[in-house]
Amino acid sequence: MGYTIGQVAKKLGLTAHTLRFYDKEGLLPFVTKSSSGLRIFSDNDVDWLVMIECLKGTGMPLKDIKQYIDWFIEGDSTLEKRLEMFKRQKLKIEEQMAQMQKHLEKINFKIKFYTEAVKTGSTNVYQQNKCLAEERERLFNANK
Amino acid sequence: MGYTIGQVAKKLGLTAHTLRFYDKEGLLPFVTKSSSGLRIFSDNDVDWLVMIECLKGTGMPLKDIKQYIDWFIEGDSTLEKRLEMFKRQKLKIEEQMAQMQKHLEKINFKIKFYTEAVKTGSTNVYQQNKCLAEERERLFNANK
DNA sequence: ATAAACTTTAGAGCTGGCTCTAAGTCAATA
DNA sequence: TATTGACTTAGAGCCAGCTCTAAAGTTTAT
Repeated sequence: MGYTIGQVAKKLGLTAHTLRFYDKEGLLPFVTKSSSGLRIFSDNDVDWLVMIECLKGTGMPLKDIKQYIDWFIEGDSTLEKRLEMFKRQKLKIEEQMAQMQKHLEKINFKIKFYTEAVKTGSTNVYQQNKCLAEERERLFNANK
Repeated sequence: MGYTIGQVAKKLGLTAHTLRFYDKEGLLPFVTKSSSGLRIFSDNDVDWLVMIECLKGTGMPLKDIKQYIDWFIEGDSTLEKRLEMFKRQKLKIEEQMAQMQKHLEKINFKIKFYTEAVKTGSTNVYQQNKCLAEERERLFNANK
């Protein structure tokens, strides 16, 4: 009915050091302590950590995550702010995914290129950067 | 027929400081210098930078990018290594995109939750972490 | 009851990736 | 030709996010 810092760390793939660091930074305001001073993580605390990992994983800095937690603590008067935060983050994720797709296309081009090169044992320098040159031209001839 | 560091920086959305830093780190081995010591970026150098930005954007550390460049310089004996590197990176990107999709689902849940909350002016604490609790249970009851 | 394994704190140290400063050189315009 | 703005270097500084240490206290297993 409560987990130790080590148990939680292991399950979430973090270290106990990191969890203490998060606590110190104010990211775990609901974690309680036993009479002898040991942290006790509740299911709710773990849920918060899952959310923190989610936001962190989408590139949100810890201080912005803390802002969200502070708004949460502040109560219902910050509902709009929290909603806006999540909407902004959604847009950011969608941009990231679109960007990632473009990156993937370049990587796929390189895989095709090197697969051919490995087959023949040498590179065709004129094909090499075809996919990159296009982007370079886009950058440099956009508004000449 | 050659760009200054400032021109390239502006086009790629980097600073000249950053480009010099990359040069110092060995990421721009093909950039030449004028007789008076000024860097001259060729189209090919810009292509390299586009590739560097691509790899950086998919989470590859600069030292791994440098490794790729070093293999390139080493020549055709490293073709397989380069191919493997790109294949690994492709897998990494695909994992990241899958992860991002999961993150997005959690964010969407929160947007739904907070949209409702803003409408009614208060939160329904029992719905709040539904999507997180599922993950927590997955983590903690996986192999009990 | 004692050893092993875990936890606590404060605070120092580390890594990656910039970011900036100082002091000076180069290039283009009036 | 003088000023302005962009460029050069070496090296220091900065920030986020950990990561680790030391010395001490707690819990668990035998």
